[in-house]
Amino acid sequence: MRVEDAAAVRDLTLFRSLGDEAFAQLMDAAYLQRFPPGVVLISENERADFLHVVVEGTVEMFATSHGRETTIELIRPVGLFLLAAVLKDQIYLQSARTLAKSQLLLIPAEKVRMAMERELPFMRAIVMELASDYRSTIRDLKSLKLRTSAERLANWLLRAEAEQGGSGQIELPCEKRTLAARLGMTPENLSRAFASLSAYGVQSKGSIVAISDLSRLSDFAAPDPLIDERDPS
Amino acid sequence: MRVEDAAAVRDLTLFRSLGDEAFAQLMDAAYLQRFPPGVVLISENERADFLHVVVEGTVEMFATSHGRETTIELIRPVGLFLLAAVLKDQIYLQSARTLAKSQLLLIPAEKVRMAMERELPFMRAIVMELASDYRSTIRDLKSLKLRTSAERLANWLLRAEAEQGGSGQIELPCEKRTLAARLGMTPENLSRAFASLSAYGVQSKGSIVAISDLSRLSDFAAPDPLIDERDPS
DNA sequence: TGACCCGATTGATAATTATCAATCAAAAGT
DNA sequence: ACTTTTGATTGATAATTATCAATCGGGTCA
Repeated sequence: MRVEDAAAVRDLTLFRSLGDEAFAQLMDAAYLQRFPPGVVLISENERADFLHVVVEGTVEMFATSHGRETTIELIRPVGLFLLAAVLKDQIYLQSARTLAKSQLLLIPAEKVRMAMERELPFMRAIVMELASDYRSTIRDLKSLKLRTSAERLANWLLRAEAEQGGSGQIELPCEKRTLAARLGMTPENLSRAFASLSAYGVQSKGSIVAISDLSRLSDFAAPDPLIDERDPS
Repeated sequence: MRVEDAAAVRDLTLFRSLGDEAFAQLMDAAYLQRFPPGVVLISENERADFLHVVVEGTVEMFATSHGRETTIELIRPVGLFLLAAVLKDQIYLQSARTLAKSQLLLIPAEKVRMAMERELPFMRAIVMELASDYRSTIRDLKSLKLRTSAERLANWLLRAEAEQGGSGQIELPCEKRTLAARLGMTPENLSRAFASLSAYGVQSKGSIVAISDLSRLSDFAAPDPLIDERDPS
């Protein structure tokens, strides 16, 4: 692992709560692995063996049922996934696949649970992490139930624009069909949603999206802090 | 509070983790209140002041955005809500209203956080509770994204039937329009979904639903353990 | 460079779901 | 018991979203 990546992992809210020694113990037990794009890392229904940390690349969390598939979330560096399943020692509800060449840190579930028992600040950080994840999922649920697909896309674009520096340009983090599934629609529908947003100054060319007039798009999107904003702190 | 209700609260997984003294301290600081039906207990966007425990009655968690409204969850005795917002000391993402004459225990947020700091088993129980809530919300999200409305209803019915004792009869826990919102559809659409399920042996009369042939309904519903089953333990 | 492949887009159509309006039925209050 | 109210149902229609098929276009690779 590159030094800066290791530092980024250490700097995760979750791991900042750990003392140096406890952190080192976790890392000693962990496996650093590289994967090409398109590798299924986890299949739902498997037992939770490892907490996963995305050090580099992109991981798609997805779920299937009776032949249908949807994207739940995208995990980018430095982010973790499968914490809830690891803690409850249960099967995964989601599958995971790499979307790009990726580097992952796999921490044995048992070690995570042991560290939690031994280090109170770590357990406290886990509480905060889980509460955040829960609230973030509730926001997703609200977006799905209260908005049309074009509105979901518009608000996703506004948030991505802000997170990517506010230049009015967005680089999509994945293929459009994955974004479509993430937002709860078909690829065709996403294409048409983009087309309809051109009336509000949205132009999409390949993986680059340009927003010419933020306030015009915002008027249409009607962003709601209780759906679109991340929790503070 | 009736003696048996008090015992039921004490018996919640979350509170079983507390010692008698710590539990008593929480209860001393808590308020027991009765509410008629239709009272809004919490409005989203308010600061999280109390952890709420439903001792009696029914509470609907709902969310609104720009004039639209949907139901997120129903809380029945003995259940709690708003834990994540309380722990993160953030605003609520959901509103809450009573659907029936209800009795609630309001525990000051600050006391909950203090108890968590002082009692390790309580914090551990909170971790498990949050992980469960998160996973349960992921299940909901999958159901919404992977199923049609009739399928969601069919699977909801199968689960309700099992939880209510497996008699083939279900008593709806709320008005149909609330169930409709819970399942992510309009009341009219729910009516039609019920009508279409009559082909699989579902008869609905008022708040009673009868399923004449579980396996036939199950064939249509295609229940998926990773969506419909509660976490074990 | 050119053939090929895969994802994106577009068009046509179908399925699903929502909306609006009009009863209908059942529960609540007088 | 009788209004009165409110929620449920049904019908007609519209909007939204999905599906299927065809084409387009950018990127890859020999």
